[in-house]
Amino acid sequence: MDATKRSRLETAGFQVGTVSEFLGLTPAESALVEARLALCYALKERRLAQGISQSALARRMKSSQSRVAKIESGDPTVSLDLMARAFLETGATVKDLAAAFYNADETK
Amino acid sequence: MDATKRSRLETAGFQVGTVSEFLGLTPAESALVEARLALCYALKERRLAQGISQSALARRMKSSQSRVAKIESGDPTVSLDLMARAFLETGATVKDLAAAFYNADETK
DNA sequence: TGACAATATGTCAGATGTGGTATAAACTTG
DNA sequence: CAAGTTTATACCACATCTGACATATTGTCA
Repeated sequence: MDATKRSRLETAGFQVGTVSEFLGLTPAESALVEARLALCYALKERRLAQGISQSALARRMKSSQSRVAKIESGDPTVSLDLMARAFLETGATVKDLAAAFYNADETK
Repeated sequence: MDATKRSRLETAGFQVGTVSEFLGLTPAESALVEARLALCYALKERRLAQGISQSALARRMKSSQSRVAKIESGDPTVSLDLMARAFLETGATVKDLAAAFYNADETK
């Protein structure tokens, strides 16, 4: 959320906290959510950059199209392991993984 | 000797060729192993720097000492999720996570 | 518009991961 | 050395994740 929108809402009487606060997440928990999001975005970016479909990626990693869709949408039934596997399966290196996390958005 | 013990020994420094070659891992698989190792080392470093025991960390993250031991030893029954949670529970940020991966050892 | 490809959503049996417990081994420290 | 602490290993009931499948929705293009 950008500062402009936030202050507009707040002057209108809404107390706008962070998503983490709203969901009652601990710092560690929200950091994990942040990391997961960063990773699934980075994955989708890489896949699209390679011009391949979810089905194609699924085949590569011996999974299914539906699971890849869930991975990219940050579905809670998807583990960080599977996200990382998918990401690395696109040819990404561990350094690419590091970069994905490094660029994680902090404005929550 | 099963594959589990073998990989534990090897990641502990007893490798002859590369671990990946010996175990017949794909690039993506070995990258994941690399990432897992980097993370569990970084975790142990952080915990020791804070001077707390495995039990103390376990309490913090609502797990058990035995599980923390497995996390730090890179036990295959431990998910990347749990490793990341433990790491973040030491107060680490997502950027610290990125750094842990960025510094992953490449001599494999 | 219709046909086709891509993506999303729901479900579930089987696979994998988890906390707890027990206990052994490895350190500390007196 | 013994007593206490920390860490490692083994096991298992229960929880969570996964691939596969079915099906719906969305996007594309002629």
